[in-house]
Amino acid sequence: MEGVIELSVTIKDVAKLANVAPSTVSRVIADSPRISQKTKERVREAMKQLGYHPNLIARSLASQSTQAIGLVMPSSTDTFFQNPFFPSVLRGISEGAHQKHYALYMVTGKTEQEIFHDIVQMVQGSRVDGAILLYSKIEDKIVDYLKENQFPFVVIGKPHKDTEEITHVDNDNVRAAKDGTKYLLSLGHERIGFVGGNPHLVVTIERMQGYKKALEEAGLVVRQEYIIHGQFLIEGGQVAVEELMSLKEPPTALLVADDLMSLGVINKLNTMGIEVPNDISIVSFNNVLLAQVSNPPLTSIDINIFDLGFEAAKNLILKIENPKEPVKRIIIPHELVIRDSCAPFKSNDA
Amino acid sequence: MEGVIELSVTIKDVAKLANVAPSTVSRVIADSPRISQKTKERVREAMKQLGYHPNLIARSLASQSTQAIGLVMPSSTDTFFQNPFFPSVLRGISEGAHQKHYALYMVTGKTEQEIFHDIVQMVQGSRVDGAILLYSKIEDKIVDYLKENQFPFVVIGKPHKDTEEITHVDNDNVRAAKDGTKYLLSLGHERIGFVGGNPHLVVTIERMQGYKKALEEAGLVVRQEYIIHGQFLIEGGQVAVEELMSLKEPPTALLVADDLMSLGVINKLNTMGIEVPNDISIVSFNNVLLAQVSNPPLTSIDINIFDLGFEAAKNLILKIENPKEPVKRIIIPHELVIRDSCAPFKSNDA
DNA sequence: TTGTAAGCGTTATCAG
DNA sequence: CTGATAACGCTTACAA
Repeated sequence: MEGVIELSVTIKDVAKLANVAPSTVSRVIADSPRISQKTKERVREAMKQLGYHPNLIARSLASQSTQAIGLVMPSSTDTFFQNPFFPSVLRGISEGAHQKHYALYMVTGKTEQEIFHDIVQMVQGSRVDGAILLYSKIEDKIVDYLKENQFPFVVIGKPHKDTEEITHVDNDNVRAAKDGTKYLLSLGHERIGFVGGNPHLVVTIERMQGYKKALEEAGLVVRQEYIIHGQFLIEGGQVAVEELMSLKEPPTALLVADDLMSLGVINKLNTMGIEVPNDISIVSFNNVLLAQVSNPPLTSIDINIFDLGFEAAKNLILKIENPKEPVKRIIIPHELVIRDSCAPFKSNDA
Repeated sequence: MEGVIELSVTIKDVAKLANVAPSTVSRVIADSPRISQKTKERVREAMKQLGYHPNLIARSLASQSTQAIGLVMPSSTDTFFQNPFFPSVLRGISEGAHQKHYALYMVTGKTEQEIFHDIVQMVQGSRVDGAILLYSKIEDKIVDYLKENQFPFVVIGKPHKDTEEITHVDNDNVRAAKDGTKYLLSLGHERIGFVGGNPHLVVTIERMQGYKKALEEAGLVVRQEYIIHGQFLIEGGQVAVEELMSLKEPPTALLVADDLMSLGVINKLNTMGIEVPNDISIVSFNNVLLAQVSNPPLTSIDINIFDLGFEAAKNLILKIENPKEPVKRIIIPHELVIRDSCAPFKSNDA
C-alpha cells in the first residue's frame, strides 16, 4: 500500500504532512542553509512517505532553466547516425553532461527545414538551456539564428564564419591532414589522392586544405582529378575508388577523411584485385574501433572523438551557468596511429 | 530591427497587440474551429510581427504533456553505443517519433543506480510522456517501476516476465537462431559453437535457446563448452575465439549473436591462421552495414533493426495518446542473408 | 528560520 | 465566437 500509483504528489501535499509551508519544502529540496535541521528532516521524512518527486516541468517554468541540452544533428541524419563518429561523440557529450547533471534532448526532424523549425521550437520553447551543434557546415542558418538570439551554444568543428565569436571544440584538421599527407610523402608516394566527405562541411574543407598544403610544400602540384568527395559512409569510399582507379594515372596512395569511407575504399579495391598496402597505401581519419579490425588494420589519424564531445558539453554548461563566460576555442590534439595500410612507394617498372 | 533578441514574447504580448484576450491567442495557436477567420488572421499577424513562439514548458505544465519520449539505455551504455545496433534503432525511433512530432529525451547516468534515479526523475518529473526501453534484461527494476506507476512504455525485445502485460516489439529470436543453426546443420556441420552476448539480456537467452533446440531436433547433444558469452563488441568476439579454439575438439561452425562480435571473431581467427569460411563457418546476427564489407562478407540474420525502433516509437505514441490502447506484441520478421562466411563441412582427414 | 503571495506562460472551464 | 479566471507545480522576493 505504498509507492503505488501515487499520482502526482505535489509540494503542497508534502507541506501539509510536514506541517510547513510549501516554500519551506521547496527550500528543503534546494537544501537551503536557512532551514533548520529539524525541519529538513521532518520534510524529508514526509517526502519519503509520500514518494514525492519534484515536477521538473514546473520547476523549469519557475526557474527558467531545464537542465537539458539540445543536440543539433546535420540534416543528413541517416548518414550521420551510421558513422561511428556519432556514438563516440555522443558518449563524450553524455559524460560531460552527466557530470553536471544535465540531460540530452534531440529533435527528430529530417529535412533541413524541419530541423531548423524544430530547433527554433526547442530554443524559443525553452526546452533546453543550450545547444551543441555536432557538425559545422558553411552557410548554416542555425548558427546565425542561435547567434542572433544570444542563445548559449557551442559547435563541434570550426565555425564557417565568426570563428572568433563562437565557442567551439575542434581538431587542427589542416594540420592533421598535413601530417597524414606528409607521412605518405615520407614513404615516397607522390601520386596521392584525397577522398573527402561532403564539401559543405568545414571539416572536409580543412582536411583538403591540409592535404594541398603538404603537397605544395613538397613541391608537388595538386591534381584536381585526385580529389573526390563522397559521403562519410562505406559507399562513399567505394564510389571514390571507382573514379580514382579509372584514371590513366591512378594514385599510389590515398588520404581518406573517414574510417568508414576507408573500409569502403579497401573493400572496393579488393574486388578490383588491388591490394592494400602493396598496391596502394591508405591513411585514414578518426581511428574508430573498426580501424583495428579492418583488413589490413588502418593507419588512421586519431582525433579523440570522445574528447570533442566531452569538452563541448563541459564548455557549453560553463557558458550556460555563467553567461559572461568568454568565447573559447578548444583544440583537441590528434595523433597518427600507424598500422598496416601503408607501404613505401614501389615504382611500377620493378 | 526585427527578429532580434525579442526575449520571451508571451501570449499576452500577442493578445495585446491583436486586441484580444490571451485565451483567444491560445485558441488560435491550437487552431480552434470556434474562432473566426478574421480574428485568427489578426492574431497570426501579431504573432509574426512579434516573432512569437509558444513556451513549450509552460504549455507542458498546463496541458500535462510534453511531446517527448524518453529513451532508456542499458547500464552498459558504452558498449551499447559502440554497437551499430544503437544508431539503427535510434533512426527507427526517431522516424517514428518524427511522424507524430515527438522529440527524444535521454538521461546521462552511467551506473545502474544512476540510470534508475534518472529515469524516476524523468518520469515523475513529467519530462516525457512515455518511454522506450532499448533492451530487455532479466530482473529489471526499471520495468517494475514503470509498470507499478502505470507509465506508458514499450520495450524493444521480449520482457523477461509479465510478457502478456507489456507492449513490446521484438523478433522471434528463438526461431531466428534456430534458422541460423539449421542452415549450418544443412551444410553438414555438427560441431557448432554459440557466441552470445551478456547472459542477462533476454535476447541472448532466446538466441541460445533457438540454437539448442535446433541441435536437439537434429539429434545432437548440446556441449556446454561450445557456448560462450561475451560483450556485443569486437573484443567479445576475439575473446570467445580464444576459448573456443583452445578446445581439443574445436567447433567447425559458429552461430554468433552479433555482427560486431563476428568481426572480432574473424579478426582473431585470422591472426591464428584459421580461415573463414574454409576452416570454420560463421552465421552472424543483425546484418548491419558492416556485414557486407567484412572480409569475407558475413552471412547474417537480418532482424530489421530500424523497424524495431520505428514500431516501438509508433506504438508507444499510440499508447500515450490513447491510454486504453491494448497491450501489444509486435514481431518484426527476420531473414537469413547468405554471403560468404559459410562453407560445407569438410572432414579433417581429407 | 519560516510563511505569504506573486509570478513563470500556457491551457481549460465557465460564462456571456 | 470571445473574455475572465482558475489551474498546472514550483521558485522567490518580501514579510514576519
